[in-house]
Amino acid sequence: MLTKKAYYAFQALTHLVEKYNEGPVLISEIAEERKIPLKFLENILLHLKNTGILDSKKGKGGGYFLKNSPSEIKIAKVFRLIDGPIAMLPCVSLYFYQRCENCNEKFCGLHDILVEVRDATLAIMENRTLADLILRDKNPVGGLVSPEM
Amino acid sequence: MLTKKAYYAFQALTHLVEKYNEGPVLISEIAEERKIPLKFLENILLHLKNTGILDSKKGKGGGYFLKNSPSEIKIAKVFRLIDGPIAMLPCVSLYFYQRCENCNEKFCGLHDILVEVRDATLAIMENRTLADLILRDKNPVGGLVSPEM
DNA sequence: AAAAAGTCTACCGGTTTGGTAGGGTGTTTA
DNA sequence: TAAACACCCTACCAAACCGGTAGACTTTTT
Repeated sequence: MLTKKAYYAFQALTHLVEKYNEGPVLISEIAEERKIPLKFLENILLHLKNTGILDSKKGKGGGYFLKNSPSEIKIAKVFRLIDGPIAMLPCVSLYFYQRCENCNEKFCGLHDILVEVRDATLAIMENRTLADLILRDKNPVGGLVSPEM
Repeated sequence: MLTKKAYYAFQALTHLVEKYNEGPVLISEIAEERKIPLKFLENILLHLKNTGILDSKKGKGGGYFLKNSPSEIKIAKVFRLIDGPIAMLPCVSLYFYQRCENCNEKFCGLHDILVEVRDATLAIMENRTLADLILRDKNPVGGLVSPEM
């Protein structure tokens, strides 16, 4: 499960994507609109800044904003920055790999299954970006093609 | 990430699958061979018994054993019994669903992505069973078909 | 200089995790 | 029938993590 920290991070990023190119956004605005505890959000945004996702401006007219285009930041990256490994065991992780002491990966059935899970998860998370977080109508009244038919 | 409890559970189950139809297996045997703290393992096996995966026999010649055939127990089930939800957010979970307060699922991009992740994960975990945990040779010297070619 | 707004350090209570201790209970066998 | 065997049950515990708070500090703008 995602931690609340990661959940809040994604909410805040969603907000910043919606306001992309509208200049810096106040922490307090995000906190209020997304119902995130202010001081907790401060930590999160600062962390996202220190890891290169966000940038900020102090003083009047300041706030936080995305450093790069939303479509350049993969969901997987954000996830790893906040919550760490995506894989379900260290011996299956690409970015946080650690050998497991008690089992031989070559003959561990669990290892196999969790590698599959990891790959299936990454196939999605590495191909979605912050741009995919924002509102799109999921049930358009008319279809895309031949809406009258 | 899996908790240690779940990891140990899968190790113990793997052991019991290997000894399936050889009668009850001692907790102490599993603990020793799989290097799992004995008293911790007791808890885990008892839990797996109480939830219907395992059965046990007391007294001399006793021990734990699988209640049903290994191929009848899905990996997803064991996972849920020990670690709970497979989904990454409560609002995306099938077995542990909870509405999220701050966002409208219909217009939440994160929700969409995590539903995809859930489905991809379940496609694997619901189609693998305890039988898939045991040793198979992953790199046979000869192929399955026309090994000489 | 004052106000605005992010930055930094520190702390803290509650829950979960990963165990440990020790006696209780049911079964088998000598 | 009693000893040995092996699981069962309750309770406890330390460390880590999670979610959040407090408050002073720095930088920027007006």
